[in-house]
Amino acid sequence: MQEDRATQALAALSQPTRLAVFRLLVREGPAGLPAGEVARKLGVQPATLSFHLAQLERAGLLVSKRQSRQILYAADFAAMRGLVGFLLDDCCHGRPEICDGLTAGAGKNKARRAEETA
Amino acid sequence: MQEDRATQALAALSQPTRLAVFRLLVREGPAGLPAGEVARKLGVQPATLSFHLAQLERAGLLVSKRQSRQILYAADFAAMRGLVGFLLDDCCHGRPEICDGLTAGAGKNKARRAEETA
DNA sequence: TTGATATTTCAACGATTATCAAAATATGGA
DNA sequence: TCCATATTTTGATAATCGTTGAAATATCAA
Repeated sequence: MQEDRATQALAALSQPTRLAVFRLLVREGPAGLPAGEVARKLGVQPATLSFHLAQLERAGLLVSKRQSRQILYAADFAAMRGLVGFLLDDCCHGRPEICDGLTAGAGKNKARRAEETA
Repeated sequence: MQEDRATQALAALSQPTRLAVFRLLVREGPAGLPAGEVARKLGVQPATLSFHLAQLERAGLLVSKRQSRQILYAADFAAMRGLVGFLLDDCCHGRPEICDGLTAGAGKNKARRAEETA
């Protein structure tokens, strides 16, 4: 991940609707959701959502795949990994105790959710 | 971390100069740097940098402390932790194998970079 | 083909943003 | 006090952004 790629990704995420879209698709997993369902779930007009989906895809955070009449959008987890890594690169000049736990919150509800569905 | 706080933080990071400032201060660690030195290191005019530092601080990503004539700015690592956690919250509905590696080894990115280019 | 569904593109508007020069504020030292 | 240093604030300008309705494109089914 290079600086301008990271800036693009962050700019894409720095808007409430797009942030909600991305987090929804992160939660949804690699299968993704059709654009229309994202619009319905978030209460956004199709034209507006299309604009935001395009921005997120252009920023490399989403991938899309047409399936019949619908277009499925899914989060690009590799890109997410790259972005987080870029932000924390060379964190604290090799003093890991300062950064430890920086990412401990990721998927913090995994355990609870696993219990619920068990 | 709530949605509008996260949006603010991402908006603050979504600008090349501010992203460079933040990453510089992440590398620098909790001691931080005086505004003037940040400006010199990044080749940004003091007035412009002051504007960006204020935005980053208002977004909760930096903390500042006056020390004699200088004002020291440092990354707020707790905020960073919160932001990353928010982005990855409920990642993949409890299927951790999808998100695995998303956050592993912050600050030890030489290995990850090797993976990326592989 | 015709019609219905799903999504995108277009055009236009108001709002926000980054940048710089110049002036203002705050601190420390002579 | 007066002066130099460090940083911020102000005012102005040009560029970008988010939203919407309307029109366009793509797909499927009858």
